Amino acid sequence: MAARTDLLDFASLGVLSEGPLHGYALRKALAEILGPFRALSYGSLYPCLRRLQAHGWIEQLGAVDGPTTKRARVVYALTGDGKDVFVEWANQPGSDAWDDESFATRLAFFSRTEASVRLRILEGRRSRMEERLALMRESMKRGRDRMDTFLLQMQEHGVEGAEREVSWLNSLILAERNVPKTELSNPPQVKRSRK
Amino acid sequence: MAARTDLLDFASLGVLSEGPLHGYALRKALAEILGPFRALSYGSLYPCLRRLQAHGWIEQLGAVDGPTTKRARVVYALTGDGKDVFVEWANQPGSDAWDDESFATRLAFFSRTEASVRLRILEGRRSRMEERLALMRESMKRGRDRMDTFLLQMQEHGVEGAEREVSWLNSLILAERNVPKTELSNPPQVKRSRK
DNA sequence: TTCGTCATGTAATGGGTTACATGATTAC
DNA sequence: GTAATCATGTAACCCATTACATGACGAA
Repeated sequence: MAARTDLLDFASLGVLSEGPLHGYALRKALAEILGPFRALSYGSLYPCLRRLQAHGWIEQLGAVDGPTTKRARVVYALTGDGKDVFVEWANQPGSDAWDDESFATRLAFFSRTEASVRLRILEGRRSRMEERLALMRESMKRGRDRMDTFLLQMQEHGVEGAEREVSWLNSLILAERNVPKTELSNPPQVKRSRK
Repeated sequence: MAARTDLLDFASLGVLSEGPLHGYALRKALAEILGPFRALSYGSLYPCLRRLQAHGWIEQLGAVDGPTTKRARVVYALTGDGKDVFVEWANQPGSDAWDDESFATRLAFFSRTEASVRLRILEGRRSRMEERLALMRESMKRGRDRMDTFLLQMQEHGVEGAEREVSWLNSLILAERNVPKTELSNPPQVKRSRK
């Protein structure tokens, strides 16, 4: 699966797993993780929160900011179920994990992913990029004569970008293989052993 | 402006300005230009064609492939209006021109854009990327301690990608300045018989 | 004969953005 | 006092993908 919605859901769970937040703050935190530009709108955020609550993955904490504020400032916190769901997702190397958006989201929470799964995802992503590279190169070869300078330049730039990602992935994979002892590289809490 | 739809419309006009095509072939041509992966679906393509026709920018040519095919193979060609609209779009350096998708589409038809406009778009895009770069760097500085290795790595990769685009743009701008005489770098060299 | 590609289209569905509606708090 | 930011939510709209329906043609 890994539809847009799921990604947003899991990213939200991931952020909330570091501590309770209210919607507005969650949005900022997500924006910081996924990149300062490309913020998501409240039109997706609040429905997402409702969805997560309906699943029983988060719960309202009430106004923790004191009684001074009349306007509700609804703070949400992960439930036990929510935590489980997030951990399960973070450690499940589904084939959708190498999709552009999916991969970025997973990477953002990689410190909560087991080392073996991290490696598999990194390698899967590398294959994906290599396939894409092959397609791009073939397409360029086929249409070289038909294309003008700018189109060619654009496509070359694209190829270089993909190559750059592959070598970046290589360095990450290398680093991952050199530290295979730690299950979780950054064990903030969570000392599960689970396989 | 420059919604998704408009971009698709103009890209289609651009492709059709090189000669009449039927829907299926147009889709392939678009895919080749915008990248071999990320094809658009028929669910957007055919409505787009209907839209363009409603505007009077394209017209049906009937089955030019001979009477052998029973199944209609609807060939579309640019009208005079369509040509005008495309040229106008290609030479209009609106502020939306530096958006990610918009910029890519414009670049794909840069040979039909006047040199002065090309330069302005290139420089506008560079500013955009520099702003973005500044935001990313600031965000990284702000959250450095809070972020784990992977998040940091991801954001550094993002920054490097943006830097790469800036230097790529610099080289394009430089090239553009060195050949300021030609209005159109690639004048309608088009080998087609057009109509 | 069956599979892959060519070829055109429609309807349902999903889901994100935009605009709207409301109001508190802080800084100048 | 007023502008900016904080803060929550809903509803309409846009539009792209997906699935479906149909059918020809060439090759294995």
